[in-house]
Amino acid sequence: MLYVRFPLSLRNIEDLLHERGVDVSHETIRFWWQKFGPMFASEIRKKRANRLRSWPQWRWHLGEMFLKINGERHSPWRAVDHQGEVLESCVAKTRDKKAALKFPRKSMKRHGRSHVLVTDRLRSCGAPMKDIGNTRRQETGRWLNNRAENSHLLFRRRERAMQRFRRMRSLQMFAAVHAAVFSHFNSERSLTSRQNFKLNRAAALAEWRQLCVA
DNA sequence: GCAACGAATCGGTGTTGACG
DNA sequence: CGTCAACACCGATTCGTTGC
Repeated sequence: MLYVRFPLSLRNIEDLLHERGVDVSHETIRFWWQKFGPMFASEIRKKRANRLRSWPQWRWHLGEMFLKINGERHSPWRAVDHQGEVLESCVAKTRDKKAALKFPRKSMKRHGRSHVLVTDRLRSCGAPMKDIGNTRRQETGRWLNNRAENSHLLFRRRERAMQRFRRMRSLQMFAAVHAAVFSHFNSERSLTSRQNFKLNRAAALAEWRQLCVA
């Protein structure tokens, strides 16, 4: 949780745990998050999907960003719902039609169809939407897509802390796990009262601990 | 003595394979 | 399952040289 949720390095966490009397090495931290992260993520996603299936009025924000791995450019995609919660993220190698097509399909399959899809004005976004039969429901706009772009910020900060991602595989995995864990813990922090926020946080933590036990 | 600028070095990252 | 030592890599910093 520490590694995925906060922009800390593996060695930072080693020291943090040491302070609390847990003696493990940073390689072990890495092993842990790579092994258990995806498990937690899929559990969280499952629960969210069940909870929200009854309310299909979704507005999705779709966005992508760039980053480099060993000098090569990659473009992670990310889908954010109308509340700013991250639904899904995946990494594509190129910024073309095929990539833009694969991603929404995958997310839809997992979360059900959305009513409105908000993207940026990329041309490669328009073509695939036609293929899915989504033309009517796609909205593009200069400022409409802020939700998705904002969630990139966290990713950037993370990338900075760990001084870039090394491998495609770990980036992909981190993106998926980070999305699930983050949205699990951050539910509209600024929009609800302090008291409500505390209740939500306690609930999220309790649920997390339940997952740990399981 | 000073400024400019490229080369070398340092500090910190995730990753890897040998090993127990 | 976990540690250890080593690795490649990168940005920031320091060093060394050059020109004036």
